[in-house]
Amino acid sequence: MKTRDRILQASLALFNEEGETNVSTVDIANQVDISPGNLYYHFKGKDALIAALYEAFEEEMRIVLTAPVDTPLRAEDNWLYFYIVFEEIFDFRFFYRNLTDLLTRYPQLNARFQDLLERKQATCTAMLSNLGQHGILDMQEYEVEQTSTRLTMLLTYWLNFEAVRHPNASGPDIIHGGVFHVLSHIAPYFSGGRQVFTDVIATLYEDQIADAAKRRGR
Amino acid sequence: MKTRDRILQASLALFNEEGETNVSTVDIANQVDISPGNLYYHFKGKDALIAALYEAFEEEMRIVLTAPVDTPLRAEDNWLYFYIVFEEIFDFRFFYRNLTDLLTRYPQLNARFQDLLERKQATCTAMLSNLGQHGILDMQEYEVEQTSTRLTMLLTYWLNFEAVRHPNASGPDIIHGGVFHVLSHIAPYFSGGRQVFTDVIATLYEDQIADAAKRRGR
DNA sequence: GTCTATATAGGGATAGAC
DNA sequence: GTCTATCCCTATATAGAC
Repeated sequence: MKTRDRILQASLALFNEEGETNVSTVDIANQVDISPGNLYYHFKGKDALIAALYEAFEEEMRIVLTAPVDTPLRAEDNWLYFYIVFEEIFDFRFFYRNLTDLLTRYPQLNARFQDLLERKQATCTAMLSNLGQHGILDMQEYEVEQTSTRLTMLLTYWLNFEAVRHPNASGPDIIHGGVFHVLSHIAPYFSGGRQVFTDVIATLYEDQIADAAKRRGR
Repeated sequence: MKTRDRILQASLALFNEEGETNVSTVDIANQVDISPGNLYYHFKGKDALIAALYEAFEEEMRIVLTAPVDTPLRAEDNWLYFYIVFEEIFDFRFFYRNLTDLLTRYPQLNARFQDLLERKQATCTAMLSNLGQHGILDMQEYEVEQTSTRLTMLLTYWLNFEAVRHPNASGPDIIHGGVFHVLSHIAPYFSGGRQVFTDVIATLYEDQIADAAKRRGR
């Protein structure tokens, strides 16, 4: 692998693990087993490094978020879709770990991150509206709007919240909990009543059990 | 005012404004118009300063959070109560601004902050249960539990979320939005249907208009 | 209690040889 | 592309005079 890519990979891992502020350029160089000087040959500084990582993150999120706005998902795929979004965020979770500070220290990211939040919310709105049109949910338009805002917040801060409450929880468990709360949040709006919520949750648990088995099998 | 208190006051203001990591001991000393050495006479270091501020915060929160668990509020007071909690958090918002990092840098706070989160959630649970017993809400026990978790998250991260989305919004506006979303979140569970939610919101707006008038009057 | 002066450490960043 | 050596700056923290 090219040095540049090894730097990116190592920084991402370290940032996610320790938090961006707690990782120095020397730490990264050590991890990649190159000299600090060499690191500065590939990236003009920490700013450039962060910027490159953000490019990668934004690109992936853009693709993920656009899909269901253009072509609505099948109803049963909506829940699985939230796993994908959470996993994407998890892979770049250092951006979210200290979001406010990070955005003040790298102000170029500010506008772009705000745009990303809006995309997230637009995607939630599109999904809920679509589920409403198919008679799966019973929501007024203003309820869709308000709920989307809160779902966006859940997507943005759930990992942080769980990191504080359960510092030793595993990534997959936290993500599963996030999806669970997305569903639990919109449960009262299911046209079919509580049974629908229970059924969907049961399916999710089956999926997770299958996933866990697959992981053990590896 | 005693120097020690002026230091505490100035640090809190600076931390809230700029973020704890972006404020040095020299900045604080300048603000209080004393020498850095003098600051270290009153506080052994930044840790001691943070610890003292946390004491003050925890004490106030403890009082606020205990009240409605011991003696249930009148139904109509529940919504105003959330203003109080949000305002308390707002006054010490630097703790929440980069919570994850702050807790890793000051690990003594970890256990205590987790405890605080549990108290918050217990208070939410007590309120929702109480409203259920009075027939105002129609919630199953497991719904109370799940909703409390999300309300706790809303209380914890709403200020951050809004700081990212609307960097120039005023404190009172953000707090008002937070209370609005608390209500909007439990709206589908109102026994009296949507009209109740609309009525409560209308009352909140009246209160806010009165508040704004009061502020202008000062 | 308060000041001035200073020690110490760490992180970001560059110069120049190889 | 990569390394070594080094500089600069900032922040925390201490020593000792007043």
